[in-house]
Amino acid sequence: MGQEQKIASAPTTATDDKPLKKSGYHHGDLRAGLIEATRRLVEEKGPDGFSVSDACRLAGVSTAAPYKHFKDKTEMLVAMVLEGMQRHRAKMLASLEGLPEGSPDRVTALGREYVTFALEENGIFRLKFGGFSDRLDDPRLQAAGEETFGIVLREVAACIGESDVTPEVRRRGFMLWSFVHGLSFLLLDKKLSDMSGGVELDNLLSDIARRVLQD
Amino acid sequence: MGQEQKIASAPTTATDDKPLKKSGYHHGDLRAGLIEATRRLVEEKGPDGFSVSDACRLAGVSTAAPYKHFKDKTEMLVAMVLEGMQRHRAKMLASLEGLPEGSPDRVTALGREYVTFALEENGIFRLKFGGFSDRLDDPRLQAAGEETFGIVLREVAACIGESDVTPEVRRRGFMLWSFVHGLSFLLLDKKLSDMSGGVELDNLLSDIARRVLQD
DNA sequence: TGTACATCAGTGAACGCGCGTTCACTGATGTAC
DNA sequence: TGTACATCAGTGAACGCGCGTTCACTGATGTAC
Repeated sequence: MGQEQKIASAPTTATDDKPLKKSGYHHGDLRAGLIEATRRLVEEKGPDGFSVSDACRLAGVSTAAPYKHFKDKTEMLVAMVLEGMQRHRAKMLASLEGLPEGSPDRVTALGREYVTFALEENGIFRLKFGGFSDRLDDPRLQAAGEETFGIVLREVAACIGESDVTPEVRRRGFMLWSFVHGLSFLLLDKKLSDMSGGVELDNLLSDIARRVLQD
Repeated sequence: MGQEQKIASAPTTATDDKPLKKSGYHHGDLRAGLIEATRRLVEEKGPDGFSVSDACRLAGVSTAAPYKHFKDKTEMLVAMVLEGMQRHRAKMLASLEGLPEGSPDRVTALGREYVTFALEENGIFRLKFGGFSDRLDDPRLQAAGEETFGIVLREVAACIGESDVTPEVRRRGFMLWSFVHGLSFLLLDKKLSDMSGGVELDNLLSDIARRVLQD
């Protein structure tokens, strides 16, 4: 609360993480700066508490500046969610590394990554699934979602001994998705107060994977 | 769209479903009328699209009228959600009638009722679980939720042969809740386009109940 | 049954606010010569 | 290397809008006599 830290402006320091131009007038990469501001604000205030004005304040630019980079507010949100989904997919793929092909542990790992992302990137998760998707129905978002689901389907197929994505594979995959999706929401809403730490979560995830993947 | 039908005003007809006073000045039961208007609008425009002004327009009263019945906007929403949850609970209990005690069919029936409610009362569901609960954190809502979950736990206990709500019962109940909760969201978001009609849904629900309740 | 009156559910106008977006502009930048 | 210039990312002021809420008020109602 109180004074917010401006994002990626740092007009006096020439050396920074990202190469930013020195000027205070030109931002350097305002598009990325606004996406990051959007992400933080949606995280902090929720999808409905977000405003373009707030994002401008946080990024340290005038309220007209975003319209040089985005058509409107919705496009800012879509850009932010897309960027988040790409990170999500990368983390899911990374979680599979080192785990043997066809092992249910791979499915569990994907589930854990899903729940973790929902909890850590709360804002993106709610934006994508909290009923704002009507206004955010961008084909790129849909495509990104299907691609991510494809990762799960491949693992499910391997686990139940199918070489292809059969209807049964889709069915099992959808069961698993439903489960981790609901689990994410319930954890976010603090409906499982007595679930402490990651051990119980792992336990629950592998138990469900076992039950859904068996016979 | 276009001209909205005013709710429960009908100043000329004396005979109506609910006994309303004849006057156009006094509403009769404005509290109920506003709750109904709130419900319809949240349904139609989503939780974030709802405004007190809209509800007043729909109920056919001035924008100051609600403040004779509700402290503020949040209290209107809470009242509406509470009323919806009571209906939800009643429907869940009704769905159990005629099914033999201890049968997994009872769990399946509760699950179907959960999903059906989420789809039919979309607005309430999203309000309660879409990330607005921070602003809606009313103890009465929490209590109502726990009571409903209690219904499920009782059935789960009967199915797995426990006479009490043990930690294992809670664990299985929570798995089931996660599943139907996620399923509801995914169906709402149209993530399962190829799932047609109620037959497939029943199938999925009983399959999951079987998997979660077994050994 | 008829009248006086307290009650309080409704009115309608107004408020201050923050929003999304637009506009003509300005000044830093990179490039052609 | 130095200069002229086109580009376009930013400014800052303004707009119209609908919002939630307050205010003094009004008039229909139910009740006491």
